[in-house]
Amino acid sequence: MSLLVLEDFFPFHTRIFYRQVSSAVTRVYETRYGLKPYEWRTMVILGPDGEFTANEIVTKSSMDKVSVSRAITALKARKWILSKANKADGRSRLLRLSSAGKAVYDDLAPLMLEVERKLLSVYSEEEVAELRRLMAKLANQDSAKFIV
Amino acid sequence: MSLLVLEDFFPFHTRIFYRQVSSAVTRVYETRYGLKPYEWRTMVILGPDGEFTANEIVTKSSMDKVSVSRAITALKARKWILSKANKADGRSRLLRLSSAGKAVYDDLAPLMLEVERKLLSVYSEEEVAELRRLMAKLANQDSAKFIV
DNA sequence: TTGACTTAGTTTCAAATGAAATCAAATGTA
DNA sequence: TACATTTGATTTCATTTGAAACTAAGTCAA
Repeated sequence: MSLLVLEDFFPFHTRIFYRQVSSAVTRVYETRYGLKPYEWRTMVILGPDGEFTANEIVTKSSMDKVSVSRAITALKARKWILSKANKADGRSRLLRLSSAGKAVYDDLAPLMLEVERKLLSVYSEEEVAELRRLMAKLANQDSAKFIV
Repeated sequence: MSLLVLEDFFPFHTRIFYRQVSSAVTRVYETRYGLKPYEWRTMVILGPDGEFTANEIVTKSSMDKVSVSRAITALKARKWILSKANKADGRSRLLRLSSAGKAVYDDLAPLMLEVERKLLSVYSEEEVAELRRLMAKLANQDSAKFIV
């Protein structure tokens, strides 16, 4: 007789763990600049001097293309990103942070690294390495493998 | 000069990892019974013979009380849960799975444990124990600790 | 070329979400 | 007892989300 107990169920703990991490991270850019997760991640992908198309941002961030499209619209409205024509492909445009956008990025980036440091400070260095390795191991599997 | 690179950023990997786990799990009850995450989790909390108030379900599952309320409404509409007056407190009602609900639970529970088994099969037994320990270690911290 | 197909990005629409307001019962206190 | 406060649960409302449809540009094969 198989027994399903939420407190023992691995996916349950994954969710709790994920929330602890993401809420700590989100709080920073949300309270400081009213940025949404998709917007912040888009800024991180672009970085201080990156230049990418919307599609490249989607690929690098593994976010939804609709969300990225909306994040770009919002960041353009705030004048935090600039776009120019993409000679290689007229359907897309090349995006980069404006100097205002870069200022926000420069303010936030060290804070985000500080949250990461605080989160990981509960572990030893070896534990961090091991946790990263274990998470990657499952994340890198083909999801088709887990269909029942 | 601190450098923020998404591919090295711990919260980024946490999100990818979480999605791998939750999408595998959700697929099962979603495709089989059209259940939503909140509904399924409510059923798990109740289990074959549990009897709880909405509030107890909220506490045990760490879900939002609005979502639990809606899950209960949906499950009642499907006649998968029954409720009766709570003598101890007239504001709440005691909930449990109906026999139809139990049948769904009995069908799904082994499948959910099977997904869990498949997910964890990429690890050795020691790795599973270590991963659970590491996730719990961070999850159990007071979130106030991570405010920057 | 030209017509079929693919790809980049946006818009639409319906569903999911949660904070805040609300309702109703319980409890505490004067 | 009455009145204020707290608590369990639901409803409202505004926001977030993503699948599917759509638009526009690019590619390819005949």
